[in-house]
Amino acid sequence: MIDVTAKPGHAPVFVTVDLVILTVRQDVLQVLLIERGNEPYLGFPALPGGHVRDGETLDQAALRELGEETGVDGRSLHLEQLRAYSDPGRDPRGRVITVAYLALGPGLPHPTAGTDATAARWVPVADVFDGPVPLAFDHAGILRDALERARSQLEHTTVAAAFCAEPFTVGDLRHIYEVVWGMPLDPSNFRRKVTNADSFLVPTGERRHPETGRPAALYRRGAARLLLPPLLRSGDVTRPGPVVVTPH
Amino acid sequence: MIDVTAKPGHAPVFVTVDLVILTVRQDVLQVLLIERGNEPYLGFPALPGGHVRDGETLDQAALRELGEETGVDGRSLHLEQLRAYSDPGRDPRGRVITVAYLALGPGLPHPTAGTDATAARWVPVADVFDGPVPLAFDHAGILRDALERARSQLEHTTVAAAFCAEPFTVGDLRHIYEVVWGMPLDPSNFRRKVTNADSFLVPTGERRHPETGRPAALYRRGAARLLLPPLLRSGDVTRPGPVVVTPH
DNA sequence: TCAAAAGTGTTGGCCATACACCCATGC
DNA sequence: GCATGGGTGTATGGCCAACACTTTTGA
Repeated sequence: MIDVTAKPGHAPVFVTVDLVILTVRQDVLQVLLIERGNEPYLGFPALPGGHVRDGETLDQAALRELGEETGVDGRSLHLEQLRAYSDPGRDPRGRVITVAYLALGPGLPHPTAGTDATAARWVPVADVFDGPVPLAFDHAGILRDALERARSQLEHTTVAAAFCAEPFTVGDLRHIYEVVWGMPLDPSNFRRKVTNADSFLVPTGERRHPETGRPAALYRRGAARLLLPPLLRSGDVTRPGPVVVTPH
Repeated sequence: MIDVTAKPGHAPVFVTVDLVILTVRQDVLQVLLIERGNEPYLGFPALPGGHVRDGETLDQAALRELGEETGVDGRSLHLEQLRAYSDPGRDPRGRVITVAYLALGPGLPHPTAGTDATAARWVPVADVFDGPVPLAFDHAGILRDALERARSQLEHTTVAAAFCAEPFTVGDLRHIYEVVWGMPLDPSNFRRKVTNADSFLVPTGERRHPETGRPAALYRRGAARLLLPPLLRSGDVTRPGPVVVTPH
């Protein structure tokens, strides 16, 4: 049963899932990192993740790891497959292929450490790349790809609302875009776009009273997953092209 | 070395790559299918693919399989990772996770059968779904995802040129869009867009003389990978949302 | 001269940006 | 009143679909 084609050179491999869990806290985009409790890369920061179990799909494994690492179930956040990473040398212990997932959620509580981790914490993404300690394995590249995916998804889909705890205001939502894209947006034009988009926001009828200023209407996430028309980053944003396989 | 974490429930799995190779021949979008020469699904049509070898990345495995199945090296066509498919029941022989790749190329020669295949042939994609014999494994779903990815990529990237053998005319390129999207496009507006896009087309200075009509300028692929501004499918195209993991 | 395809010009409408301005509230 | 953010109105400019029109060839 397990011996699909037991030819030499076709050895079975280990498959893991790794999670890039993003949130916006304190006006900064943050990623959940663990500190590795085992060799290799002992003590290094890394993305949470783990092995796929026998009867499990990759999606199920990602959901399970998410719960184990953060204590949050997948219902309240957005989870999608990013891509597979397969460099033969990416794990010094042997052949391990990983499938990365991108998770987006509202400001989550401080996580409890999982089994494989001695510590789990939120880290501003800017600090990850500028910091003194690099990420374990090829996780820096995975994080980079995940960030670009997230930024791009804000343009064409309604996932930004996944960053907001319900109910939320248009200002909350705009704040997400501004933090993730790293640029200010025109409040009035932003409002027009997101309120005109079909089934993006459903008004609750309630209002939130800020410390000072006019109260803002509250909304919940609508059924739409796609944002039509798209909300494009204006100006000279350098977008990466598609990830293409180039021979040699 | 191979025993990364030899816990029960973490058995190693087999990993394969499957290729969705698309081309436009005789005014129709076609996909390269093999006929399976082994159980399971013996005699059924299937996507070409095979096991990842020990020292190989997934990209390298996809390129190798591409050569083995079609005799074409990857230099002249576009190849990109699609996503991983991991349903535990997708292969009755055991646990096999596959990573699908999307390949786009100009009208390729009739392929020579590979090792695992008793026959390989081009099949119009419309016939695949309407035909009497379904694809093996979960390949119908993979093909569906690949088609949507290809159609979407035409909007935002320059991959359409990968369908054209060089040199090609603006009319050739427009024909690709019309076949893949299944809708006619305005020739004059199309021309304006693709010739205005930076580094999409580089004129050769030559002209091609059709059987009848005015000769058309010839072009080669430019360096641009991204199409700015995008060339959007107009009208009421129903686009699928992002593939999201939903718990339960 | 006709058919066919390449290629150009023009126009009207839509949409996005920029920005002025009003609204509602706490202090 | 005033500061602060929410929310509305509007005009200018750019882009795009639609389509009329010209060009260049083979037959």
